Amino acid sequence: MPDIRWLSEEEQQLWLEFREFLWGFPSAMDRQLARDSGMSSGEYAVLAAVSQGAPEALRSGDLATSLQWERSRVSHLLRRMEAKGMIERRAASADGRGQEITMTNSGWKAIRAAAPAHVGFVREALFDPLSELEKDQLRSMLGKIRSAVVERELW
Amino acid sequence: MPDIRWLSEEEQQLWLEFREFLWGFPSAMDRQLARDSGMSSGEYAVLAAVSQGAPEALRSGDLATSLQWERSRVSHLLRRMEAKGMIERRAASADGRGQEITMTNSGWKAIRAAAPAHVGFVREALFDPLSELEKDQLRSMLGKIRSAVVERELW
DNA sequence: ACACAATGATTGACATGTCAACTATTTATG
DNA sequence: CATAAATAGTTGACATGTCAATCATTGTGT
Repeated sequence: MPDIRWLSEEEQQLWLEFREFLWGFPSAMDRQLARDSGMSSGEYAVLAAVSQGAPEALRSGDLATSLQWERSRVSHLLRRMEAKGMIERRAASADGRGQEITMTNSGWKAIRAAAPAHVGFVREALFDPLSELEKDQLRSMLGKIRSAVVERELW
Repeated sequence: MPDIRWLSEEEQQLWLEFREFLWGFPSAMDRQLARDSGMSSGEYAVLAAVSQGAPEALRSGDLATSLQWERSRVSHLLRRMEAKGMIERRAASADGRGQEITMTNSGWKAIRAAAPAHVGFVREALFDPLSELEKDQLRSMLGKIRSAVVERELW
């Protein structure tokens, strides 16, 4: 292997920290939601998206797009959430292939009960520790990294 | 709910970007490894850790510590990797409870074959897009966020 | 020594995600 | 219109992770 630019000690260090962070943060978020509200971060994301959406019922595919998830992931999760009574699905009126998602009363209760603690976690974990400047820097860096990955057609 | 500090529009925006990033980047990394080398990021992490370790065989628990993974996660993955012939496990000589992990020839071949493309991905996705200053900033921010989560005993 | 806690690791049940194949509808095209 | 292609979504097989329970070995205190 000729011209591989291997990582320096320092780069290796940052990379490992970064990788641990990518694993550790979502894991912490899941634990917070499970502990305080008995739901997964996926369920929270779906409930939040559906509850904030337009008055018209959300389509399953739109959910996949807005969350940037695979269709089958959405499909599996919605099935489980429907079984738990958090949401309901029905054939879309406009397009016979589509599914419209609506929240049940139980779903509304669940998201309202979970939101305060979860927002608290987000605020204390992400926003409070960073200055305004740092938040801008973070946003910018995430954008740059994301673009680089997109260019490689892996995002 | 009295004094909840909800997120502003802008904060909400950053939070959603952040959350998508936390999901999207590892997913991209997995796709790179699967596509170029037919292995998962977990397998790569294990092979890299074992191959870089001291000459003495690595203990399963040490692997869990250094990767910051749960023991059972390590155990499950090592079982699958042993079945694939990437690594071997044997009872530790010093401590009858421990397991020592060694790489097979096949494991060595796999990591050597996978490393160039994976390092390339890391470099192009993370290091090349960021300036030296930004890398320092990133390291610092990740540390701050991590500390905040650790304080909440969720990390 | 002996009882009992602590440690190292595994296991099983289950939640979640991916990928590829499939069904059903809608759209496009000659 | 007839057929083909595109779109929406589901499904099943399988990889991966969590949690709680379990097992075996090692350490500790008296």
